[in-house]
Amino acid sequence: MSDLRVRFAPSPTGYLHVGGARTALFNWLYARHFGGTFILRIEDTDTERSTQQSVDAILQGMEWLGLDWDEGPFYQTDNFPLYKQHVQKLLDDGKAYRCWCSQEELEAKREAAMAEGRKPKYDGTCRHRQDQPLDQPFVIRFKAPEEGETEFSDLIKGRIAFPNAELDDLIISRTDGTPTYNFCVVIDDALMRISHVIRGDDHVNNTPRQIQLYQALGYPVPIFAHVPMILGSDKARLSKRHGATSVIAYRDMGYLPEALNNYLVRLGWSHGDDEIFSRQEMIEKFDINSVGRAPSVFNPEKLNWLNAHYIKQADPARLAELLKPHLATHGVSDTSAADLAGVVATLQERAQTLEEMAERALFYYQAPQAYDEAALAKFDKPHLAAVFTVVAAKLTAAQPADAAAVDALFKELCAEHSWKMPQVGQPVRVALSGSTQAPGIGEIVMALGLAETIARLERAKERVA
RNA sequence: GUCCCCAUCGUCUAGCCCGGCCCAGGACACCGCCCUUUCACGGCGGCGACGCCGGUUCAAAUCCGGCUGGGGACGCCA
Repeated sequence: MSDLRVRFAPSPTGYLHVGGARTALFNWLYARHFGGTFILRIEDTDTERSTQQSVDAILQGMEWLGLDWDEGPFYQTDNFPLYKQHVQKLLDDGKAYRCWCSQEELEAKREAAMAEGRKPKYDGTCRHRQDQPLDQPFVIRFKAPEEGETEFSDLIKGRIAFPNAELDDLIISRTDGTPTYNFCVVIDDALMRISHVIRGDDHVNNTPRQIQLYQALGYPVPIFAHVPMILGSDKARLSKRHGATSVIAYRDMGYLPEALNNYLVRLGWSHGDDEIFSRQEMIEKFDINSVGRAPSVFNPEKLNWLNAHYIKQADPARLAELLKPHLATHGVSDTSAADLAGVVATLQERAQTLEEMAERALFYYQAPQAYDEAALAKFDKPHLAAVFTVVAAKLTAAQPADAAAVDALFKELCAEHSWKMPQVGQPVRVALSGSTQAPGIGEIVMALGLAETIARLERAKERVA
């Protein structure tokens, strides 16, 4: 195993969304590609908003996508003593100071600065304060360098530099003594010996502050790679109003994990003109240098296409298991009437999601209550009755063993009665499924079984009589 | 407002680093045709982009500058 160590560090304040999932995937792929270590760390220092429920949801999402971690999950709340030691160290070294400015004061100063067109940064009031009223509430700020610039070479974006004058003295410890995000990440990444920090674009601005912290603490600075954001169709940051953003929601809508992974890996990353990647191919081909610098728009249509592709490829037995909950929501909990894997096989080329497949599979388990009257109206009643009678008789006599045999029977019977295929195909299809949109008749007959097929033909015959 | 980042078909993208092979390739979506017992699958074809303006060069999607547009950050959130 190499020294390469990466991490995915979500905050448990909600579900695992597709943006986070992609970040996790890129980290995972990078680690697997180089034989490194993938670490999962829960950033729960915001004790107000963090919930166990969110932790569970995130873990569930990761597991569903198959993003297994080598170490963790670690919780930052378990490291509070560690952070305190480091805060103290900075205080002792004169690299941090206590600040008694109230939130209201700061808020007012920010607004004033914005109004005047200045950057709303902390003005350093307490930086040189002499009295230390320790009985009054205070926060601890990092004493950031005021001149020069902080730069780094981003694996995706190249060189990025910030004038230090743009950065202010950030709070590293709150009034209640808990450490803040920017401080914790640095301590954790340093102590966990994270070599590459692959994270969302929205952290670019935090990077120079974190670099200054690494330097102040005497820790080596990791290599950064900032992945551009995922946007919604209106080019605004992807959010709920663009549709589902939760990974688990996609599972529940009937998407396969391999489809979501494949979609996500191609969002912002490419390998020539390749579109389909197996898990193994992703690992082999993934390369951080090929990640684009521009943000990308989430396109559900393409996800549908990939999902349809993987549904076609999937093992019917596996799909059958995954389909059950979807059938259940449509009132079908007993699937013993027709072989479910067989049913699935007839629908694999016709469904983009498992939910859609379930809807299309319903007729196998619920004999049609109504028929497509418009389709039936194209034929006169004697013809329909004749077709149903002849087909039922033929099926009974021949006992076909597979779909091809059934189809052969139909050709035979057309010849015998000088009917055109559509004249018998459509009525039978409607009799069996209720609709004209259905799998091939041979496939339906085999999945339904001869007895049920004939029963449905009889029922249809009574209806048209 | 300030700072940071970004800019090829509607969307995801190849090409850009190492200018000419690009009057720009692939994929999704859309349209048409074919296949066909329906619906699909599949096959074939079509529509469709280098944001704008300058510069460098024999030659620019590719290099440089400006503009415009978009995104992000500016929290005792992460």
